[in-house]
Amino acid sequence: MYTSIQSHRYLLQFSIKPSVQRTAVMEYLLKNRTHPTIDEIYLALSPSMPTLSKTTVYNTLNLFLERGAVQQLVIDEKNARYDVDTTSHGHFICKNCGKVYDIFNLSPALFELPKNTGFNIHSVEISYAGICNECRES
Amino acid sequence: MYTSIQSHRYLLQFSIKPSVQRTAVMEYLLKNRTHPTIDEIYLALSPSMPTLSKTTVYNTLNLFLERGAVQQLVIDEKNARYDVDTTSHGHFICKNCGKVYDIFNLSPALFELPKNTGFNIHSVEISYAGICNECRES
DNA sequence: TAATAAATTTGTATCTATTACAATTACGTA
DNA sequence: TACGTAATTGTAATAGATACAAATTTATTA
Repeated sequence: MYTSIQSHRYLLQFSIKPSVQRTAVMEYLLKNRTHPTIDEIYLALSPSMPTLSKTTVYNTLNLFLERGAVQQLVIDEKNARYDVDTTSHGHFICKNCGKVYDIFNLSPALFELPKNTGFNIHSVEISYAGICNECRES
Repeated sequence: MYTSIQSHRYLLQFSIKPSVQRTAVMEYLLKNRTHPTIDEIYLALSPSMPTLSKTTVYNTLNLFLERGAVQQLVIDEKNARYDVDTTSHGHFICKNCGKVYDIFNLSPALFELPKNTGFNIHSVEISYAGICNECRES
């Protein structure tokens, strides 16, 4: 399991100065691989960090993004979501409950960046949508 | 080129009652394959339709979505974008200027919906990001 | 250690995309 | 033409995200 010390080290790998807040946010991301929104992160941390500001969570995630420590998912029209796993994998969003799940085991060919498109392509995002099992059964 | 009459017929194919506003919005979408935002559609049409309300543009696009006449692109964090072309193709967003371009000629394998994921997957979206040529050169 | 500079956090205000909703207008049918 | 239904409109409300200045913390230098 991830500890605060490991989160601290993790931040240093991305040249991010590890403040208390940054370490807490990173620890949350490492422990909760649920592609949380800013609000979810804020609500999860604020009980144990009563002075935490939502602006800090925004600032922190934007910094993590700049440094490549997290990936921003553009799959949910409502909120930005964040993923510490920056390796190639897809995502699925349930149009009913809004939860976002990982989809591993996709062919690596899906993540190849196309050539000769006339664009300088840096990244690819593969997003599936539908209904998750929990929602289908209820 | 698409005319108002053709847009009218197009709406009927999707069981959408073709009002003046709906026909104008569909005609714009058919003529401008630029994945426009609500605001872009509104600004383009309002000079020739001074009474047009932005709420109507929202209502109209939501109706088009429900009926499957358009596809909503979730690729731009800022705005929802709409595409009348609902066939399999990818998209590219320039992180500098924000323009969204089509990427055709991708392998059909990319658009296959994965099996045995535990989800009821309805659709897939393939989004690339980077810098477009116009922005690179300037 | 004390003083100072720099970086970070915080809270409030602001901006903007989207939806809610009630009032008005247009449309279709008897 | 008159009436009922559907569509449109404008305003208000909601919510995610950013701007910014004040306050706090951290780092640096004397």
